Amino acid sequence: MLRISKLTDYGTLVMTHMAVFPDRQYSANEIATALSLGVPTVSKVLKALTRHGLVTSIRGSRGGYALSRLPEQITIADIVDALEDQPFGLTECSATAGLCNYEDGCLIRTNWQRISQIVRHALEEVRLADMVRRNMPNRKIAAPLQARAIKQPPMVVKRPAQ
Amino acid sequence: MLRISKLTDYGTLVMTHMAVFPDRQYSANEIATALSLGVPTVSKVLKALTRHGLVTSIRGSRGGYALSRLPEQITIADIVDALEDQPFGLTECSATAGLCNYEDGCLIRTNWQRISQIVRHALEEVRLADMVRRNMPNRKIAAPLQARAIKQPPMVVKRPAQ
DNA sequence: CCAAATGGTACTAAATTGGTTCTAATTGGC
DNA sequence: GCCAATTAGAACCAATTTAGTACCATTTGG
Repeated sequence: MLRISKLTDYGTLVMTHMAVFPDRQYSANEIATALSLGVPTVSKVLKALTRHGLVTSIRGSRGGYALSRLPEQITIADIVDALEDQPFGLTECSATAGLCNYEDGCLIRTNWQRISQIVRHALEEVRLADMVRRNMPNRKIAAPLQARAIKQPPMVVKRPAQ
Repeated sequence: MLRISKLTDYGTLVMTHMAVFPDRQYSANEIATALSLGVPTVSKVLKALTRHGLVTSIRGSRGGYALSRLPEQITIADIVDALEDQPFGLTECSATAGLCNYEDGCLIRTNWQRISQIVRHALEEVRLADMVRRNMPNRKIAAPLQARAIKQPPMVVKRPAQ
């Protein structure tokens, strides 16, 4: 349906939240609380982001996550790549070769690849730094960074001291 | 997963096939045969395309479908709109308003809307006419216009006289 | 009036996704 | 050295979405 998955959506939320204070370290719990999302879900997202090198994890007690790079150096495309498992491409055949009998000389495939390319560039051009450039006052520490709090069960609010 | 649905994919195939001879009238059966797709599936697609005014149907015996407009005047965005039911937008919240508590002043939403906009423009810029501009000889009538014949059960080949 | 088409609805099965759970591994602090 | 906090990873279940099919109604040319 030409949508990113919810997990990817959460990924942009999480990353954006972290980008407000790029040097800080956040625990999964803290982020989940701030964004009104479930802790396991946020954990899952963070694990994937870690595996793809977008965030760095610190294990053990007092552990957490921190951005691996500056917000200027992380794009939406990076996040999408980390959280969508399938290779990028708007159609199956434009993402993966060898699916189709007529592939050679298939104009449609070529065109979809072109379109996918444009889309990809759009995603590559938006950096995390752009996402936090605020137009409204937002000074509170760990303020819910404009999260979408949808269909999530109310959470145990146990705000960690920070 | 940032893909168009298969139905939409089929839609581009069907429309592209029809665009080779924009004045002709095609039956669902004929198109399905030419593209190695199931007849019911192609029918479903054609019905949706009809409902959205992209093709015109002729009912009754000797009926069929024909493009409503010239291939130069039909874009991929048109086809996507006809076959994806949800409103356009890469995230739920960027497509539909009122989902989120923090909506006002949500930078992330704004940014996703911007990204969606870029994607949409990309789809609007590719016209059906671009899809058939061939770079290889393709002169046979009703030649399978570079279809993807994937995971479809073999069909009863009953080529209609045309 | 019959055959060949499209129109519409509804259903079923399969694939995907979302979210949770459980267990293991790591590490700081008492 | 042990306990608590925290991440790692796999597996699992439920819900949603999608794909494809089936069925019946309607239209129309011969």
